[in-house]
Amino acid sequence: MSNASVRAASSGPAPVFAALGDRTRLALLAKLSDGRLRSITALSADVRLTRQAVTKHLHVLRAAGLVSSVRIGRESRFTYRDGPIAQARAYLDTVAAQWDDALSRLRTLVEG
Amino acid sequence: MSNASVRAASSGPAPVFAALGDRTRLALLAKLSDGRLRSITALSADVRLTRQAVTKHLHVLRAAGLVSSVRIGRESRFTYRDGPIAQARAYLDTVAAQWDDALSRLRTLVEG
DNA sequence: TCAAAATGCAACCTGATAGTTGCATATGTG
DNA sequence: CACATATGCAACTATCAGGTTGCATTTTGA
Repeated sequence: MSNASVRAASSGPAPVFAALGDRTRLALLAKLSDGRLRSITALSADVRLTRQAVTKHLHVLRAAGLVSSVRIGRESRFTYRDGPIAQARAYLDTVAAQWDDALSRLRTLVEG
Repeated sequence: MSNASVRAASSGPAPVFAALGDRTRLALLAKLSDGRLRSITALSADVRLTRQAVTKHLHVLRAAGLVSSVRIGRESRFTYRDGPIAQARAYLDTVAAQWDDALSRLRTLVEG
């Protein structure tokens, strides 16, 4: 188990949501979710930010376990990791489920 | 359509995720997702923070459209709103779907 | 070897966040 | 009315986040 995974698991879903709470990072993640590995310059291509800014965002994503990176020659390629997104989805599902239960209880109360 | 909803729709899911990216706010939202209305003091009860700190978090949640509030007498009651959570779930679903597609394409490529 | 490419690292600036304290205001109740 | 309760608002501090610039390091390839 990696360090990032341990931290993510021990501190709950909040850090994952925090990592998702930025336009740029969402865009990076959307690109990477096709499973391909991309270098930092490739990911910085059509973004209006500096390469270093993109690098920082990628490090945030990596700290949250949403991506991982490997060094290949002179470039480091980033790739999508599915785990945290699955966790986040599961969490939102529980919240939505409790809400749905509340709704149906209310409906029963009104109708019955 | 409310102002918060408009802003959330025009700026994408990032602000919603940002609002979710905090332990305290997640806890508040988890409580409220049972559909009941709660006053600020009620929500500040078992939290180790000041009432004002909780108030600020509630305002962040309200700005993201995740909760709404009504003034009843001397207290203002907060309640859960389902819309943004549904949007967030939908967004994560698209990301996960693209990832699944990438996986199955890879599988086909390897097997075929 | 030498130049270009890709990245890493550090300093720095600016604005936002999280939290506090203090006080003012509104409201329910004896 | 007087008092307790609930909230609102403002000021203030400290830390973090996003972004930039500048420079050092590693790697590729002619």
